[in-house]
Amino acid sequence: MPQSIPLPGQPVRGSESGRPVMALFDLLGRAWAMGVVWQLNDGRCTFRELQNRCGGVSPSLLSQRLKELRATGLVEHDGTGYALTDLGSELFDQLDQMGSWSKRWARAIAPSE
Amino acid sequence: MPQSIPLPGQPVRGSESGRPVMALFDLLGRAWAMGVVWQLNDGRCTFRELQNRCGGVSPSLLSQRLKELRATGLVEHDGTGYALTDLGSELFDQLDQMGSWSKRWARAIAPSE
DNA sequence: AAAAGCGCTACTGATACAGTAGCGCTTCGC
DNA sequence: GCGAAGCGCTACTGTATCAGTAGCGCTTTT
Repeated sequence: MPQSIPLPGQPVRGSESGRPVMALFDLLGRAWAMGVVWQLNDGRCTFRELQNRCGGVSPSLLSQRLKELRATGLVEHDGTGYALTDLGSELFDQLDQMGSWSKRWARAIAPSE
Repeated sequence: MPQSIPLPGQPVRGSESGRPVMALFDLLGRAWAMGVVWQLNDGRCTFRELQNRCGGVSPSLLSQRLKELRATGLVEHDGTGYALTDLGSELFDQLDQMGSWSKRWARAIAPSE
């Protein structure tokens, strides 16, 4: 049985509430989900190019993640390749802020250990 | 072999770069990692209380996540329980913004399908 | 002393992921 | 036309992660 796709409004992995934030945490709390959105912000690209951008992630996993991201309206696919939707770009903006913060985080915990 | 802890500055699951954002994506891209931070923002609590807040997540998983979140300076533990550190609260602020956005996301994809 | 609560660990089975091979299809050059 | 190359993927095998339950050693409460 394949992994279910976490949609807001219905129970997700570990939470029965169906609250959007929990669905989002379930969707993004999977291997390479955030990484794919991050890499796609560099522009539309093919499946294999995206695979390269993601450091050679396995095609079976990438295919599964893309299926989920398409089903949740974050990624689209046309004749020339995969790209973020407007909604996906909004999510990238959120991830981008986390990316900026992650540098502070790295500085905070790196020097002492 | 136990799961390794993703620290910024060293290779992480699926990425050799060691870039902080990739370490963060690896850390948060695991079951219940974001959920634990989210729930801990409601205030310091015991292991078992946290387990309840997280819908009865298994203690072995919760223990592993807490170990990672403590090693990365996001969560602390004293005599009375677990809580977010200042750094963890900063991360929560990021997640909170994603939580707000997730409502927009839910509205965007729910009505039509 | 008994009971209750604490932070966990140990164990088993199910699920997700990594890694490789290669399918069916279209496009390109010759 | 026809091989070669590239496309999006699927199928398969092994490994790692997660879910679920039981219960340990300890401290606090009654």
